[in-house]
Amino acid sequence: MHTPRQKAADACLAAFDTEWFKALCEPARIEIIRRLVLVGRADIGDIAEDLPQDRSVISRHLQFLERINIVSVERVGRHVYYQLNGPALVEKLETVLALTRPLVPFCCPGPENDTVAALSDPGAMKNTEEFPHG
Amino acid sequence: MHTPRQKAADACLAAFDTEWFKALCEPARIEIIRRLVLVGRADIGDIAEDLPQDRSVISRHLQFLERINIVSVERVGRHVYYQLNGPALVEKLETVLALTRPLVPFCCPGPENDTVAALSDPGAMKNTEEFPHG
DNA sequence: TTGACATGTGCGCACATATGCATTATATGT
DNA sequence: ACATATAATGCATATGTGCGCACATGTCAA
Repeated sequence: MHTPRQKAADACLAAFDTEWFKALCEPARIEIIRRLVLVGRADIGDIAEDLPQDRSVISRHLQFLERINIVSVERVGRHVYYQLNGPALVEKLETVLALTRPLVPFCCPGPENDTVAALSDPGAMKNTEEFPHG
Repeated sequence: MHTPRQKAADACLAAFDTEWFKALCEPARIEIIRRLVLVGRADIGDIAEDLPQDRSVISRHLQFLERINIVSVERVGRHVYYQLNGPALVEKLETVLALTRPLVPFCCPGPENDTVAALSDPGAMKNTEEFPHG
């Protein structure tokens, strides 16, 4: 059996891609992204230029960001140019948002929200008194 | 001096709140969120019921999520009821998305995008050939 | 081929954190 | 007061990971 609530709960796993969030929870990686926005496109040496970390560390961060599809890479000669994949970033955020919106009606307890009818009934969402209070 | 590109770069720091992303990069916490959607509202004991972790671990995760404003808490007697803060979650995602969209035009290298005029000129974004290439 | 340059990788260290157990704190009920 | 129930906290530990160093890999220019 799959109630709307159960479907919504399972949607959490699709919405919250932990690997993707992990990529954005590290200040060093955000700094790299910031520099990419600043210069548009650059090789690892230039990106690591004004950053405190070692080149190899920046290289690994960029590999991670590329694997998650947050930056794109282009190898030319001995240089490896990285670039922020803005469209993919926006698209991913839009997907997460689209998957998260349907969760809101289920934040409140009670079985009323398990029916699709409750989704269009604002009055069904203000029940915080009669449920548990064991 | 503050070029549009520099402003966009600085917007990264506002858009990508690493603490908030950290909250969502842990599978155990996503599982907790999933259970909250499933039951709507519950105390720690019920939330931890079918989860492999110890109650104390679940308690700490919930404290973290509450500090980041992803869940809301209500203490009644000796019970502590948690609930997903769906509206806050959606609002945060909308904010991140709104701050991220303006970054897209700056993903491409070159100074053309440093002028506001470039934002409304689609033709200015297809320069990937004449910039570095050592 | 040789040397210089840009990047990738193996390894170890230091620190963060997720986890479980034991204990304590707070509230409830008899 | 006492026992019980629920949650929070202190502590130890295992795992994860950011980091730098040394070295390997690969490329370009002589």
